[in-house]
Amino acid sequence: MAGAEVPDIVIGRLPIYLRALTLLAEAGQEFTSSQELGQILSIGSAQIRKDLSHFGEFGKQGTGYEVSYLRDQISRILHVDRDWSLALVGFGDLGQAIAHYGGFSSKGFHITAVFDADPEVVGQSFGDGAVRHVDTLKEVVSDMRIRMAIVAVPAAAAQDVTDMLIEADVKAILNYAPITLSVPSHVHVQYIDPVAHLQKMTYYLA
Amino acid sequence: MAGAEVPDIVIGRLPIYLRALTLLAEAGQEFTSSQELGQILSIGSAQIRKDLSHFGEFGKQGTGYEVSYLRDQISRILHVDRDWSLALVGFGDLGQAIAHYGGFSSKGFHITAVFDADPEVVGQSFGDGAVRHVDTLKEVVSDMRIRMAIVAVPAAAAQDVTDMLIEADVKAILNYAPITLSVPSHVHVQYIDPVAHLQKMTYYLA
DNA sequence: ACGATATTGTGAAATTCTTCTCTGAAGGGT
DNA sequence: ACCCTTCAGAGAAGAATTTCACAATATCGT
Repeated sequence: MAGAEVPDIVIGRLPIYLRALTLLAEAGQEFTSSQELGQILSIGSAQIRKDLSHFGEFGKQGTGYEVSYLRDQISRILHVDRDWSLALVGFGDLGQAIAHYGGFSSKGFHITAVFDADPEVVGQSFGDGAVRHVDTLKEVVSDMRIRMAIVAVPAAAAQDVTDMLIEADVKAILNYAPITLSVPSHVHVQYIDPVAHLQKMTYYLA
Repeated sequence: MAGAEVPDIVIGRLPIYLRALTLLAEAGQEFTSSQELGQILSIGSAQIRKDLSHFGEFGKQGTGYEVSYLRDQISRILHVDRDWSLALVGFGDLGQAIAHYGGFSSKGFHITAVFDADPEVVGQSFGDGAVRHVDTLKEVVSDMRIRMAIVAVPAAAAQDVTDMLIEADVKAILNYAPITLSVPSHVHVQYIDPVAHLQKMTYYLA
């Protein structure tokens, strides 16, 4: 069944599967089934099988899936079997929290360049290097061939920053600013907006 | 068309519409159209009209929507025309960043109780009050009648914390831990997992 | 060796979600 | 007044996604 274009919504579930498989592997479990995975993730087992079938056959009838094999295969499919460099734009409270967060580098995502517009902030150290002025963004990101970025600037500045990133040939943006970014179709954007999540839930709290 | 159950996916878009309308209102614009909103949000205009039609009729043919009226209506639908109290569990790096973040309270979400398991952390002040021990969670959250919570503890502790929250009658959880929570169907959970977003995007960076 | 049980991969069916298209209404210009 | 343009709402059509159901196959115990 491999070959045709895989729906975006399926790609979105692969990291979740990966998470569960990593958990099982750490617990020392050797085999699992679509049913067990479904239970862990509160998802139907048929959906998991269907999703995986887009990429090939990874299981064995009667036995299920070998945990570490399936984990490695999904890692490969997602291209997370290698490390990625990230640019971080915005070193305010949020940006600092992101830079400080250990969860990225443990999964192979390394923040290798940080930018800010505030002269007070430029020059501060953030681990490896120092915060650079946002005016140098295009040159630095291009030269370092960074293809992913995190936007953590105020909403009013987010589109400008995004335009710079695109000029620097960045292809994927994780945006923390509460605004929909306008990007060409070859650039991918993901949004993180905790307030939107909360507002969605209050609907159900009648 | 109001009456039938509104799809969850539609509810999920309302906060986005609200964001755009607030922006337009702040810019002083009085009227807008589904077409303009669609352009701002990179969404089809038909989808916006269809979504809104689940709740009633808010626009005028030929004229479009009155920005502040539609904003108020969506606020009302989402129940964000009032304030909400939140409990925050976990006061590590992430929890502190969340507690410190101004974006919640400016939208009416107030963190009114904070819990942690670490004796070093318990007792620290976080603005209004002090961090409490997680053992007091059930009692405090029940007494304060808090119905929403943010989970910002390590993955290994997240399910336990969640169970306590549910016992305390919390109905909505915003979970930052990279694990799928098991909850009864009357409890709503939203997930924030930046790594999963990045992993999804690397798929496209072949 | 064989029956009982578990579990995948998949075509088909069912459901959900999005987009199209058209009707009717509102407003502006002449 | 009348025409022209704009635009919401909604039914119908189309597309996408999820779920069902089953044949095929692997393992285990006897």
